[in-house]
Amino acid sequence: MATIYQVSELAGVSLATVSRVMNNNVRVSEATRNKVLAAMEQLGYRPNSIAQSLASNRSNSIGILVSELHGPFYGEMLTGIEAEFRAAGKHVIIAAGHSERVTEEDGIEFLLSRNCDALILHVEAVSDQFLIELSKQETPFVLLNRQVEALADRCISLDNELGGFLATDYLLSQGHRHIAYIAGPMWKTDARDRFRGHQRALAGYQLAAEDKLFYEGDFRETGGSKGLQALLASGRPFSAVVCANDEMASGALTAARELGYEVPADFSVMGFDNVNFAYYTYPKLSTIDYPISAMGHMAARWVLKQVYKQSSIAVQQVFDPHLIARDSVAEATIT
Amino acid sequence: MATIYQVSELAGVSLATVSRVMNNNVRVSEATRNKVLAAMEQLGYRPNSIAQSLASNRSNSIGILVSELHGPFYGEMLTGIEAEFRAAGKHVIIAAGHSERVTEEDGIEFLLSRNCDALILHVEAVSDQFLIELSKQETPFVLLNRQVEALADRCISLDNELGGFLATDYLLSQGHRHIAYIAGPMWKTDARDRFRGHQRALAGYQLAAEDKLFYEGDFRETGGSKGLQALLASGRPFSAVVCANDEMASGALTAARELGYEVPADFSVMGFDNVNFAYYTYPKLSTIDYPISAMGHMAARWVLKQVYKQSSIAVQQVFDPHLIARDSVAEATIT
DNA sequence: GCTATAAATGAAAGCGCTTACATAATACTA
DNA sequence: TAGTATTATGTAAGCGCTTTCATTTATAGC
Repeated sequence: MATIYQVSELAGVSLATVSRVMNNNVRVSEATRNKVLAAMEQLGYRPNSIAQSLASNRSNSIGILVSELHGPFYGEMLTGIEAEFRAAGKHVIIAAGHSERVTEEDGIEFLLSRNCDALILHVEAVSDQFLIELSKQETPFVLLNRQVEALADRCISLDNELGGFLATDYLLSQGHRHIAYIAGPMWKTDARDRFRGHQRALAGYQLAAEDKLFYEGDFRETGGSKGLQALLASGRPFSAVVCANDEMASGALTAARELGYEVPADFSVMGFDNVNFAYYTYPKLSTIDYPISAMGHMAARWVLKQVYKQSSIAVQQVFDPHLIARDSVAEATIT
Repeated sequence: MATIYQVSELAGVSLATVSRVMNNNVRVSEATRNKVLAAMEQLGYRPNSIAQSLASNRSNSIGILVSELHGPFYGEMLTGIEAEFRAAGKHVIIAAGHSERVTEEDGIEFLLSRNCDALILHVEAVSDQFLIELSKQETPFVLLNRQVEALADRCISLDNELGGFLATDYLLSQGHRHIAYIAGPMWKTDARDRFRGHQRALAGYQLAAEDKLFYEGDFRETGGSKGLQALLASGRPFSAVVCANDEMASGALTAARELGYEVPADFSVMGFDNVNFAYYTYPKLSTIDYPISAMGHMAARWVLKQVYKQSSIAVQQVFDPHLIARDSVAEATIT
């Protein structure tokens, strides 16, 4: 592989000049620039990004920590992030945190040791305190899908409370008054926020959430099916069930069918997230759209702006969910 | 950030010694090793991986090019790859090729310029010739899900022909004799291979594929729904349709429902890939399992073995698909 | 105890760039 | 046209490591 030195020799200029035309920031005369370009071309020169990084103290790489690499959710997110950085000539180093504290902390450490210029973190298990400590180190980071008061300026998040509200409010507007709720793990903020939105919507109709119509699931399919069974077993009648995410909603749909119920004739089901398969379920799932791809883009832009000083970029930090009405919700029949 | 130099000073040894304990390959006396370790600990030293790479001419990073980052398929693949490398302390740089020649070539160039030690390529649009040329450059690569004769030792692929055979053979064994086929884009090798398998299975029963029962789709949902409509419109009766992937199968399922048909009562549907949502469709899709996560692992291990010389690792290059029988296929009623 | 050998450590030269800083070339002013 | 301000280019000192080779120190053999 040709080095900058060979290029400089061929072009008959100094190392510095070659470097200058590469970074075309400083003025170089047209004549020499062309000579250098020609030499590069001729040698098939490709800059050594490692050497560039060492010398400039910039790795041009951004570390991404997501919970999982598979699953409908993270894929969308990564797509948004990669597209943005690729266009900017930066690259992305990816690690998975698996929603566990130790793995997440290790992942961050791993990314840090890779000299990333910045980190985009989608962490769930790590404590706020840990993140606050981390913010004191030199590597900047954005938090995706997490709200930490003290780090508000680096958070990009969805208004989960609003989403929760929208879901239940929609059901209420369709005449439902007995609404069951299958929550996510309540140690997760988003699970809690969504439930709060649910409560607020109920309150708007002078209603309150009932313990008997509440089940704490795990954000996974089985959580939804078990949840539905538990709800049904409680003996408390309901005409609709809102699930805190689409996986659980799908589980609920399957369980309903297996138990001989028909959705939405017997009861309605709402999901949350609008992941790709929500469209493949039967009936097609009514849900709340989570603009995760857009949020991924935005996280990348935050980095471009804050770290690479591309000041013209605008950054939006809080995103609003919105309702996607499909086939799993029907009007309540008179109770 | 502390450097190796400060560590060496604190420990009262030379740079070289510190470097040696870091790479703990050369003999260092217990006493000095402990002194150095203590000094590192005390300074919170973390090696600068960029400098290491420059000096050692190893970036410890592997470039991955996939068609998309989202979608059920690639996520699984990436998970397998990441897990393997993370455990080995290597990291992964990811780019998306979007199934287009130019983007794929750009992506490879991008990864190459990042000084990756090796590449894992899941490319579709790039020519065999391009890959053969690429193989002459110094950066080694594996091909995932692609079979190039001249590069056979670097290919990790699924026996698609066998998969195609399995799908149709299963239908035949269930008594179906009029089997329609919705293919992928026939310029893709896997689409062609799957179809060949279909033909071979038919031949086993003295049958042949009929033009009227063939539709070339695009591997996407709409391809499946349009395909089913076209097939139905052809007027040629069939009791089963095999789709070259699950997305199209799902599209076919939806179209069938919308047109008033019931699956599998009116006709059976087979998918291919066994992506996550195949489980969420209604009826649950019978399909062919594509062990993509295992193949991702294997690609990573190929790199570990060939590039990082971890000779103890065993590598499997061709994987066999197998049948997943769920609910979308029923026995043929007497015709 | 003295030499031959092996083991542990140090000195120093890069790896391929960036970037002050110094210098040379050119343009502008009066 | 000398004097100054600009602009273009070159020189060389790192960036933080690895690694070869030389040197020192310990170990063993007789």
